[in-house]
Amino acid sequence: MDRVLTGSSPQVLRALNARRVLDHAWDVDAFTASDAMAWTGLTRSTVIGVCDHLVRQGWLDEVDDARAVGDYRKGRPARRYALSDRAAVVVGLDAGYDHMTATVADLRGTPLARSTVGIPARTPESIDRLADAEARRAFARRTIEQAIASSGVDPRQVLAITVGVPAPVDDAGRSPGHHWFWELVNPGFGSTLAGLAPIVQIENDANLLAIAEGAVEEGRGRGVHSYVAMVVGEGIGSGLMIDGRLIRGRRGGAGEMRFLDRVEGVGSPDGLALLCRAWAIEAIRSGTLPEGSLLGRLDPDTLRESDVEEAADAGDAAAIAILDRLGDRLAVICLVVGDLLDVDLVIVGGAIADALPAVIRRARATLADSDDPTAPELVASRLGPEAVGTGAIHYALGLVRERALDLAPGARHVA
Amino acid sequence: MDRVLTGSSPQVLRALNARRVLDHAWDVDAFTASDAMAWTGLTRSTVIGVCDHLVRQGWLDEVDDARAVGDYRKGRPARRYALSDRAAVVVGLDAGYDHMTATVADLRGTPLARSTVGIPARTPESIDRLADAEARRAFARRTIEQAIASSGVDPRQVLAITVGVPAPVDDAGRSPGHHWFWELVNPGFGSTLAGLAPIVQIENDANLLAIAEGAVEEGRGRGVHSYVAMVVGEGIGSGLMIDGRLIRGRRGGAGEMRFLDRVEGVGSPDGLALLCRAWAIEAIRSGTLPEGSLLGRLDPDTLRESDVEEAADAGDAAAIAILDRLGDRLAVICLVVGDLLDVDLVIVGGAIADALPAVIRRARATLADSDDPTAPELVASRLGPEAVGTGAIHYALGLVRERALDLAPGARHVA
DNA sequence: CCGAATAGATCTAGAGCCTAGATTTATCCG
DNA sequence: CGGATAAATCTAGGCTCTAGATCTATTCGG
Repeated sequence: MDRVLTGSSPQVLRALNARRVLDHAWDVDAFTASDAMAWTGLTRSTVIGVCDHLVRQGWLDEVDDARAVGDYRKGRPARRYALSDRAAVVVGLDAGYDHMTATVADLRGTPLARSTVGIPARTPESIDRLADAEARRAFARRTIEQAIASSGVDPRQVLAITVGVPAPVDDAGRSPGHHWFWELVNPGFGSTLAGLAPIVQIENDANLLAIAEGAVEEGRGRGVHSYVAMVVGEGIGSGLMIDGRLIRGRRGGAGEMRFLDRVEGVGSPDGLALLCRAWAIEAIRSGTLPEGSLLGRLDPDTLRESDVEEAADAGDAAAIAILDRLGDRLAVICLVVGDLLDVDLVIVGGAIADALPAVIRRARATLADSDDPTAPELVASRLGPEAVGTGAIHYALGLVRERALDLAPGARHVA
Repeated sequence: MDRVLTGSSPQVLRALNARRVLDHAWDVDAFTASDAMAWTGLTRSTVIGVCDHLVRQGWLDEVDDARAVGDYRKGRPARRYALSDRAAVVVGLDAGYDHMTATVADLRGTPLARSTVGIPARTPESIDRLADAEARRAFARRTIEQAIASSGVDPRQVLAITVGVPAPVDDAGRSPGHHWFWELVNPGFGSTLAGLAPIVQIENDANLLAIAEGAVEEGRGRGVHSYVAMVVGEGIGSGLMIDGRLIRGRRGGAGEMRFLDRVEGVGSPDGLALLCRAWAIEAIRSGTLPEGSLLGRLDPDTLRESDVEEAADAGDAAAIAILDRLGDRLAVICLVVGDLLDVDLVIVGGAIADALPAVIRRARATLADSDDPTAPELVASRLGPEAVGTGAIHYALGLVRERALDLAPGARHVA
């Protein structure tokens, strides 16, 4: 911060080493100079110089728990450093169709505050393009500002904001304009939020689910490097994490599932929650259900997916048939995507993961029985409704981590 | 080379700058210190130091055509440097099912020598796993050694060898063992070739086609960053270049096309050349062809794809119908892959690009007529039979370019 | 043919960053 | 309280970079 370098200069080396140390600092609770020496191969003098540098910049804190931890027995106790997790924060905004949730989290990803607003529903008929876009941008900004306020951090400490939307998003943060829904849910948040943080990024919600799942997996042992995260509910979207990185495609449309209308045994890109209801209603109205059918007693107008699952649990044959059909459908989708992309694992989130676990069980069984040696494993997301927000946080943290040294973390005004 | 560094040291900076300069040197014919200053933002003194360094290592030559080129008008003429393209070479081996072709190329990718051998055909019945594997490894080594010998370069100048095989290949260069064909065509070349070059890499042939097409496109203007390269002949394989990088998947199986048996209007992963012959034979044997049909006159036992195309060109209705069917099939494949991966462009190589251009024309027309706003463009590869070899060369060059400074190029023994 | 004008090459300090090794400091242990 | 031990600090020296002065090769106009 104190000096801006033209091109490359002697200080570049220092910056490089600082980067290496800081990056490792993210993965541990605290560390000593000896740890950093092992990480980097640098001399103790150098490492200490680098750490001092990072402390001065606000990235590291010197934590004096050398004796408290009890990690050592003999010799002079080592100074210990730790990522200054309260020095800066990031914000993740889950900007869904009918609600928005902003989460403020520290540099470790621990949520500090959360704020939610509901949004009036819109249909292609009731939409007012410009007004609704403007309203949505205002909702987003207000939700984020509320979350920041209730977290109690200085707004200047926000280094990055990530917004998750249910639409494909290209490198510049835009969604294709030829679709009313995409245009509605991604009305160009960039300019509205630009003032709130040095980094603002829009991202597809399924991609964020993929990132969230990856972060969780990494937490428990080794990360999986190729998997697909599917958001299955009213529609189907997917985030493709292949070879350890997210596949976006030309216009951010990678993972779109329209092609399912050409797959045998699928035939449409509809979401399984939608189909579950549609098939149940069809069965009820067909009048072919047997006398005491549980499914038959449901009201077609207020019926929900979970009602069908309950009926099936209670042994209703027609409900079981619907879930079986949905399970087979999901299995076929997994096989197709798994084959083309050679992934290990498909993680399903969205409405279906919560409301229709039996569908996922059924699809798992079908996959296990298949003779395909490369059939992927299928699991339900365990992240629940905060999944997209969590992914947004982790994505934002990744952005901060990448460019950490360009972003001095706040002016270190201790509260 | 003269000193091995422990961890990071002051010399790291020099290495970093050398890397930057050298990397740019690859993209230009020759350059002056002023050019390098613009690239790197370094001082003239520093740049000249770096260039001297690279000349001493053998990567650059000082070319004294300052006045010959006529690039300047006034002032002291600048010293000019150029990548020493003859200082080192790479080898690409196209290791197909029934033949192998090795190509030796200089650091610019210009072919210097080529050597081909035919390989006895094998079927699941006639195969002798161990003996055939050993024979194939020997063929590969011999073909490469022949090509190097006929190129006249010192074998120690070979910095990298890439082998392209018609099978999925994982990070370690292995193909899944559960398939006789894959096991046959990739019998583990790594250990056999390890002595011939410091870098040896096995890669899938469709991936190499993708790299070759990318290198060609980059040559003529800006490179496309998301496209699919398909090798269509007896089977269909594809190389997925998305967001500027090759998608491999867990076991290197990304781009496999077995899932096509689940796509409506396709139904099998068979190659279009195979189907073309099969359908033609079926038509001939069905006895339903009209009296003077050109197609009817062909001998089912010796018929080739190009015969069908010729018949269609001459107006034969049955032949035209076959090509139309093939074209529709190809269009559907493009739509499915294009949708899931959001690619701009599908490039088709293999037997079909040469023998059945009408199929590609027909598929192009179908795609253009489709109401899909994201339908990819379809083009035939123009690289011909050397495509895989060219891709192998470019892949090897990429590897050399990445690790250039770890590989001093030869001992500079001028011929 | 000669002397500006021009632009690249070289030279000279000086500063930053790193290493290696000697010295000092903080702590445990008997 | 005096080793033993491991971390921190200090010192000297080397490498690489920058900035700016000086030198050199060439064109061009008179």
